[in-house]
Amino acid sequence: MFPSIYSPEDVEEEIFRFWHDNSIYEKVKKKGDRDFFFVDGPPYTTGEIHLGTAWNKVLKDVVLRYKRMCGFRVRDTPGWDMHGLPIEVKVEKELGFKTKREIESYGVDKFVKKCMEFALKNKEKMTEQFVKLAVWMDWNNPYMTIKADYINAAWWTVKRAHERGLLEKKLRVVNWCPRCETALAEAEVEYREKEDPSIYVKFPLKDENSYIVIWTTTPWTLPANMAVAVHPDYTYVKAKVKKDGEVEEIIVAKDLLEKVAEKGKLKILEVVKEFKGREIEGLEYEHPLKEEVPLQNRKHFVCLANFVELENTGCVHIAPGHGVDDFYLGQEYGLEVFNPVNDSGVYTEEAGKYAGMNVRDANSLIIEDLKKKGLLLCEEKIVHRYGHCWRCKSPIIYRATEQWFITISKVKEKMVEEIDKVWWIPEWAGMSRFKDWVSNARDWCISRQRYWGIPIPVWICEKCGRIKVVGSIDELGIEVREDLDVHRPRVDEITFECECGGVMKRVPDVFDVWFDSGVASWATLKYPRVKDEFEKLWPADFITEGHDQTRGWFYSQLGASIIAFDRAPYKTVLMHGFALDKHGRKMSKSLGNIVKPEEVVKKVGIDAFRIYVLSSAPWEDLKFSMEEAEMYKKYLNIVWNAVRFAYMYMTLDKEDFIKCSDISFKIEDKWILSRLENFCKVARDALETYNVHKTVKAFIDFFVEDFSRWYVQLIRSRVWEEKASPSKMAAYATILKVIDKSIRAISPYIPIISEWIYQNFVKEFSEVREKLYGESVKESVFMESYPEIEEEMIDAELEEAMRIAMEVFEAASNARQKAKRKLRWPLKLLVVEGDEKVKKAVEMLEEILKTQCNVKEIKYVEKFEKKLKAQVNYREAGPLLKEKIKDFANFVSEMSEKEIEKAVKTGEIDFNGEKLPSNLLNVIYELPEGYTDAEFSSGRVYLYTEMDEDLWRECLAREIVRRVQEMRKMLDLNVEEFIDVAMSCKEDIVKGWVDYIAREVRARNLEFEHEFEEEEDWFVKEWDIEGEKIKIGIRRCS
RNA sequence: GGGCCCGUGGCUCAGCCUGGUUAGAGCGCUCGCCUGAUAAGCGAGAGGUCCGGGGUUCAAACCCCCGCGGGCCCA
Repeated sequence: MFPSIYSPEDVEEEIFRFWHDNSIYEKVKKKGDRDFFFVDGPPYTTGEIHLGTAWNKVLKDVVLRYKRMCGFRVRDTPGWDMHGLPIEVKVEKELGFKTKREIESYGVDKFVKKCMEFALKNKEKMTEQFVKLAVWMDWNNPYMTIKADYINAAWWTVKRAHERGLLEKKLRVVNWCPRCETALAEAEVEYREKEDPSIYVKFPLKDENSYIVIWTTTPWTLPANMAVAVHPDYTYVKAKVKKDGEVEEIIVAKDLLEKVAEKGKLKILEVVKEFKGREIEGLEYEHPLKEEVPLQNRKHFVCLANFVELENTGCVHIAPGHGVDDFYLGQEYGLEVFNPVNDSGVYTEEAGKYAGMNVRDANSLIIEDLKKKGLLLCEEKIVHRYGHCWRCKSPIIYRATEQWFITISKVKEKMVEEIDKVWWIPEWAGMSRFKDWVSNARDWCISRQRYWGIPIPVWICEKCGRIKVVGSIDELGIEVREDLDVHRPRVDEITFECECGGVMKRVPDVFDVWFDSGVASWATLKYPRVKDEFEKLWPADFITEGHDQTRGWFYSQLGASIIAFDRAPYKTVLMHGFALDKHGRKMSKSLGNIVKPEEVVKKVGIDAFRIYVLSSAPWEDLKFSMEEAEMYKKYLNIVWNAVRFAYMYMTLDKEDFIKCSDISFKIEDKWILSRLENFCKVARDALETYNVHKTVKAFIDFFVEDFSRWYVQLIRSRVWEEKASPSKMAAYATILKVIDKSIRAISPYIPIISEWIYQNFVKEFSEVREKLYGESVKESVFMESYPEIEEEMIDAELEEAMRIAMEVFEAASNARQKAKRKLRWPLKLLVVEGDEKVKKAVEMLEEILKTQCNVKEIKYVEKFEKKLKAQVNYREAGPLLKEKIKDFANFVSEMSEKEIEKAVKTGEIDFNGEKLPSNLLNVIYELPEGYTDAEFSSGRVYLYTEMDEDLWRECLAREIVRRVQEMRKMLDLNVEEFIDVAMSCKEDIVKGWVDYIAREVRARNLEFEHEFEEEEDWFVKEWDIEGEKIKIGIRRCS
């Protein structure tokens, strides 16, 4: 059965059941003789997929389905990123915790267990959502970052880093989340707008009443100030200024003096001195808060730094404990890394007066103190982009702490080198964007002071400080099992005896989750515990993720892989865009513009959703629009209807079709078969080059435009033929091949409807398929191979001719519309004007054109005879000819066509011997009586629209036929059923066409001038046919 | 402040690399057609400062420079 209405929901249900009941995926997986190693970028187990994740997986699915059909044995393990802060934060919320201490007292073991449950539960939920998008991956055997084998791989990698001297414990300024009490990687910081104080502070110099002025948005870092930096090459000034009667001297950058004065409401009295920044290196100043922070009673001086910019004051406050640049500058000058702030962002005793205060709360107090001391020049508010913990959204602080680092700086060059060896789609994703990121990358801080993560496998001797890096779980004396739990706090309990006799304890940190996912390409293969798969498959043939992963997974994988193997872990990277709302804004809860994938699927179906998200270039952001998605449902509906049309006739004639031996292809068959090959070619090229979107447009063009809207129209009369004619069989054979092959080519995109059509249409004609094309059907379309291109079927000349014919038809329709001649009405003549190609098209496709345009005759001319008429172009001629204009007008009105033509050709008019430019004429082409014209891209058509009586009778006959057909439908009559027809009009008006009417409507009796009586059992309707009221009655023949 | 990408009818996009007829589609809109795919299908028409400003060129949506707006990433 072929349902008359395309219902995605029903089709989905049927196909999902079919796939499931027959283990199709499992069977498909067994095929293939070459390996294709795909690594899934593991989504974080948040519990719900969004449009972007859905798009991401669909993109992957298309590629994988294609590769499978090309004969690859595809490694399609999905992955899950399950550790880390977001889950900790969620669980903390659930438990109502706010600090790490609450976790500790609750019990780390219980907490970690909750995190694990949470992650596993979410994994299940999300898996279901992906499955519902018809994404075929090995859902029963995913890789998970929490599994022992995975952790084993991560440990092994760290040990590699250690062995190569790339693992270091260093004091560094890191992004620190005071709420989560942990270091954050660059990748875990998100920047957003925040309001902060913006203050200009005077630092007292040794000289009386003189100051160097700095600007900062973080007053809380002032207690840790150790220096002021200026740019060596900028020009600075010492200026005498007056404020509230007081005179003092300040040092700022020369070009910024006026602005600073304005901010501080200072009057500039004079510039005392002008000098380069380098001249004041070492200049000493007093710490502005030395009374409040006693430890600051020490020497402070001016340093030189190139990162200083000509902004604000040109002098930068340096706190090596609270800024990355500051830290490195401090190293250069031997400054102490003073960090009087603890893990939760509270000042320590070292901060003197401020001890015990939260740093953010201290801002206002510090400003107050500065004001009291007369050191505050100006206080404002500023809204700027500031880093926030992307997990808990708290503003981060910069803080110097001891952390474990992978020293990317030592392998950066190699990383950049490896980027060149990868195939990036688009090219700029790797060559410009990723390279830029990698070359600016700093050492990678991989330690986190948290609980739910891969424990860092480093043990340190409490006595001698010796370090032991554990490279595998069996080094702990534990055997790796599927269900082995290698998390905190269990691992913390393990100790080793040191050579010195001391006890080695594990550092309490866990890994940055980016390190987890960084090792995915070998951890998914269980390397290093299992070796053979790794040796066979690695590195990955293909990965694809969104452009945010430039700094994320593309990077963490490359970094980890360089450490482990000195080469890139992937060969091909497709970078895709973001799913935005239809206005191009990010989807976010606060904007309330989130569109859920399941909403879309519910509305348009899985296939339409898939083909929609696949229709635009992957690397462009996708501005999601429901209307667009709905359009694709409409297209699929046309696909459905086209197949159904074919199905209806072909099943009716199935026996004949199976037996048939006599097939004669017609020109339109050859044409659509040529188009088919071209479509398959585009599809294959697009998939090979990962320009996956290009297939979509090509498919719509081919299947909807060419096949459904044109070819099916052309062959209608052929399929209506009663007997199994060779021409009808050719049409069937053509249709079968077109649907079969094109559906296979598009099946990776719209797997469900494709499978349905394969099962219900292609399989229906399996015998013919085998006989004609020598291909036996498979259990599923996905066990077929991807269509090969049959070059010999391509006929470019024919395609060109048909393209012109289609245009001619359009132009003729246009002309009809202008002349108000319905397509149903036959017309006498259509003249087509154009070049050689047009001539050829008309010759080749005359029959098609005649039928489609509904004209009795079609004629090609190189040049259609038109009457030329000229009028005076008064705007041009007036000023030139002045009073002679009247004579000229008379002259023009009497110009012959030949003269006009000559004037146009030569550009000159011979006006009584005078040479005038031809632009004084407006030349008008006048069509001969009875013609209407319309143009197409390479020519013009002239439609003869005059009707004679005979033609008009034919038109009316057709009108009547249509009405009767409509009435038959109202009565729900069977197509084969015979009827009696009676009409109120005279037979005269359709004279000569009575038999035609009777045949068309299957009428036994046809009666004219009938008077309808109430009691008769006629089904009667009164119609207005071209201004004439005609009653028509029909009834079933008894 | 830096890097990369995007900016074309009301909407979504093609064209740009490799400059050259009248800038193309689809959706929407208006008008119409078809009626043996029919709770479908098809056509035509209207609608454009090709983000703005410079430059190169005989010629710029396209190449170059400077801006503006949006997105992602960084500082």
